[in-house]
Amino acid sequence: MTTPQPTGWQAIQAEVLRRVHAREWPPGHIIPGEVDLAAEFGCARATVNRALQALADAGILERRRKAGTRVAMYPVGRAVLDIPVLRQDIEERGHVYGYRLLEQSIMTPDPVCAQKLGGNTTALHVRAVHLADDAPFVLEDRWINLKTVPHAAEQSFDTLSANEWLLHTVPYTKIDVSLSAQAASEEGAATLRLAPGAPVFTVERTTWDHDDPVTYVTLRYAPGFELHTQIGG
Amino acid sequence: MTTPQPTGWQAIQAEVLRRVHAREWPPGHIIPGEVDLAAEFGCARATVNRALQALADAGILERRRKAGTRVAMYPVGRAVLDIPVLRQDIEERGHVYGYRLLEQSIMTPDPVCAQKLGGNTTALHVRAVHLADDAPFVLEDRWINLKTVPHAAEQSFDTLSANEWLLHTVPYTKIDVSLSAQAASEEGAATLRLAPGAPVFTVERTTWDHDDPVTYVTLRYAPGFELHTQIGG
DNA sequence: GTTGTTATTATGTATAGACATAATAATGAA
DNA sequence: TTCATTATTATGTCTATACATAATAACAAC
Repeated sequence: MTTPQPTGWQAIQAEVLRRVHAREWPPGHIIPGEVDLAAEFGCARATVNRALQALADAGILERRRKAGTRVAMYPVGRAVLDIPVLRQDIEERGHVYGYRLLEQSIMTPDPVCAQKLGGNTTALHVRAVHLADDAPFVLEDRWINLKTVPHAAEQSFDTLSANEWLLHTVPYTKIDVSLSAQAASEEGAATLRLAPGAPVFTVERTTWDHDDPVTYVTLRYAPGFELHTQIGG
Repeated sequence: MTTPQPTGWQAIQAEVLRRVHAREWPPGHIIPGEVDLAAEFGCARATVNRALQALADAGILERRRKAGTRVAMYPVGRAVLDIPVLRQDIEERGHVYGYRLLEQSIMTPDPVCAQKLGGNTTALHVRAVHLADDAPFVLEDRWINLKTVPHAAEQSFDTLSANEWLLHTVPYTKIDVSLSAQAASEEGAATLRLAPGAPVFTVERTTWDHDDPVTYVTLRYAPGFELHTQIGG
């Protein structure tokens, strides 16, 4: 046996998953109730509940009170996309992490950023490169809301990245993430060492602490970058 | 009260989350054991367990037997990326869905695809466009492994997209997803109505049924496309 | 000091039983 | 027929208790 057989609620989860995958319970099918399954598997209802709950969290099943549990119509998937700290990300890829601050200044953000930061405010603008084995990996362009994080103004980000400083200093409750493909600007192209107009994988994040915008950051990845993830498995 | 106060285990989750966000329990901090928390909150240990478990699933907490529960060093985030069926995606954006088959033929895949499909095999090659309000939205380039899905050869994908047919017909257990920014090829540019070399948001997926490769698909999105998601909130 | 063995302990999981809740189905009144 | 009311029912959740398990800590032997 290469992988140990799961036991307990995970065994139930595996069996239910098998029936779904084997189309014994096709998409849209209403599966037996918890009591029936508990009887079949010879366990308590709570154990079945745990298993089905987990599958519902994963988007495989849809559960509604009274209506019962059904196999999701489009059991497509819910990819869990881990967004690690850049340093960690680079080191996990087996490279030496490097960091270089390009610019740090207090200024009035342009209208687009101002809107992301929630109206008129002064902001700290930080631009930096994250290096993998001395090659530019990510270009970070960040605005920090000084109304929400006033003490960021006294901080210098020449050795410690704003990324990590914020993470360990400023509370947040919500992050909006947006992924896109964009054409490299003149300036960005130079920093990332590629041709202007070249495709750049871009991640934009807006971070909030409840209703207060904390920071708005654009990460531009070096060419060849791919974000991998998995559904199921 | 705009949002109803959570009760039960969700209330506990909320309170723990508050302490984490408020830095009462900073990253790396070991929080009290389940028995202590249960005593503090006046509930059963199982209820605390449910709450902490959920937070551990979300990547906020790290739990290890005997060692206890600690706040994650990098409470970064785990974005849940829903990958819907294209039709559904387009309709949810408020557009009229359209579909046009470009090509369907049985052929030997090129080396790259052959590798993704697990060695030498014949494959069904399907190319199609998915339209939003008659404008090209996604270019689908798909290879279906005929060794795993032989009856795909008799299927015609001129009205029903391979996407939906596969989803409702062929079982799968695992999907590898890769997101990247790529330059538009001559041909792809023409179909998506953009300049060659323009940045194209690209999603590559390989689908498996256990160890059998089912299909390998490349989705090229029209310019301006953004994939949104949220952490926390 | 190092290694191997044995508590100790916090989480992991299972149990039966109970009540809550939401949504459907059945029933009755207008 | 149509609408409002009231069962009914499957899931949601909590409780208390018990045992399993993994990892640390304490201790013993070498």
